[in-house]
Amino acid sequence: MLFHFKDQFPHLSTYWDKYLPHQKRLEVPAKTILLEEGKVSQQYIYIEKGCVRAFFNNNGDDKTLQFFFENEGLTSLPSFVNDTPSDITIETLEPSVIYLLPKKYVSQLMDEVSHEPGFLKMMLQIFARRQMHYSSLLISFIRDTPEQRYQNLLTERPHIVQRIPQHYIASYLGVSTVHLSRIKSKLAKGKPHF
Amino acid sequence: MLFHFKDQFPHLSTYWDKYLPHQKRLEVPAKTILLEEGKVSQQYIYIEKGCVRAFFNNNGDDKTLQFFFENEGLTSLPSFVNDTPSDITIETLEPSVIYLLPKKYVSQLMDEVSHEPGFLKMMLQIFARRQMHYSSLLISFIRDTPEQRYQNLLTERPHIVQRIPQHYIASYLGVSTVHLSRIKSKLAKGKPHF
DNA sequence: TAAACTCGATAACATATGTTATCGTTACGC
DNA sequence: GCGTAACGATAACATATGTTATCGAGTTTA
Repeated sequence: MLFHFKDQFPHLSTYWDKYLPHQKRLEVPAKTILLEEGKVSQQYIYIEKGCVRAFFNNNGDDKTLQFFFENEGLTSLPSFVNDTPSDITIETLEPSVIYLLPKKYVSQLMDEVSHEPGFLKMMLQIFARRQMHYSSLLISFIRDTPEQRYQNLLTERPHIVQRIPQHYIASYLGVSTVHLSRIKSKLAKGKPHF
Repeated sequence: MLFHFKDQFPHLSTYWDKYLPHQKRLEVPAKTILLEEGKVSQQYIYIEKGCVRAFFNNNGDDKTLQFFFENEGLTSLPSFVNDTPSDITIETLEPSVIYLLPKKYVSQLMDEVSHEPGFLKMMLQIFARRQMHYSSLLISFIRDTPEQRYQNLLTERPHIVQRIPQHYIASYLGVSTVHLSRIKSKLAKGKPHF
């Protein structure tokens, strides 16, 4: 959060600089849990290297909601803001380098910076974008078949398909691994690439 | 928007009062289009009596996103804010009494009221709530079967099931009318009510 | 290197859901 | 009142998707 804002709103950078030293740097292997479903989010997560996924567990099988990569920040917003148990788990998919900023510093920073004229407009932008993201995802779920969603992923976010193991992709698309395999082989037949 | 805010933030009511006279009152029959897909949203819609639905068209069949009832306000936010063509259609489902407030007054009101200390916090609340709504809808689509979603609707928003014709409910749940009928008869078998 | 594990493909079968068509009921315009 | 359209139930069939099991190729670990 704080971190990409720094690029977008350089005039507020003195605030960011003041708090960056409070971050904790971590090098972790793949499959490390950064936030566990049911616990309260205590820090904001920033990814320097590697990637993570956010998912929730439903009767033993994972449902992946989102992937995050280098230079992205995340947390469970409702848990972080309201001190409620998180409904999602966040785990690394590759060996990663991440930074954690404890919640109390985030709050302090928010309080300080909220007096800045640009800040609230910025927050609105963030929220509007986030809403767009969720609503377009929702619309895609309602409107498109899994095959279309997979093709969208291929054209619009190919780095995900290249980098993420396929069964996580299936979980993200909302289909079984078997069915994603079928989709792929069907597409391969229709469009030979030689 | 403006209208429920008036209840929640009475200290800002002088602002609302100033702009309410600019609304246009309309009595319309059922199936009246209030905003058409592809056109730019020009006014904010408030429902005094009746109900409407927001939907988009996909190859001839409707996909309903949301229902709105008395004392609720709506518009296509992206279209309204960015002057872009709306991706949804808004139409009445019953004979309705609605109020329209042209966009220019909404903008003026926003500008005036944005200096109020409470305003931006209020906007953040609104957006956070909206995001929760979208994300929980999305999670429900990912996690639950149509049957579970229908039961959720029955328990959490029974007024919708009672009031809205069933084929719109099917469109809202993302299933065919036939399948919703099957779901209902299956539930009726499991739980006889005599 | 052997064993264990991860990942992905595929087949066979089961279930969920869509499509089309038909029918009966109700509501509504004329 | 009559004709028509809207609404919903149901059947028959087609397609999409899930489940389970098996196989094989890499990778990691001891």
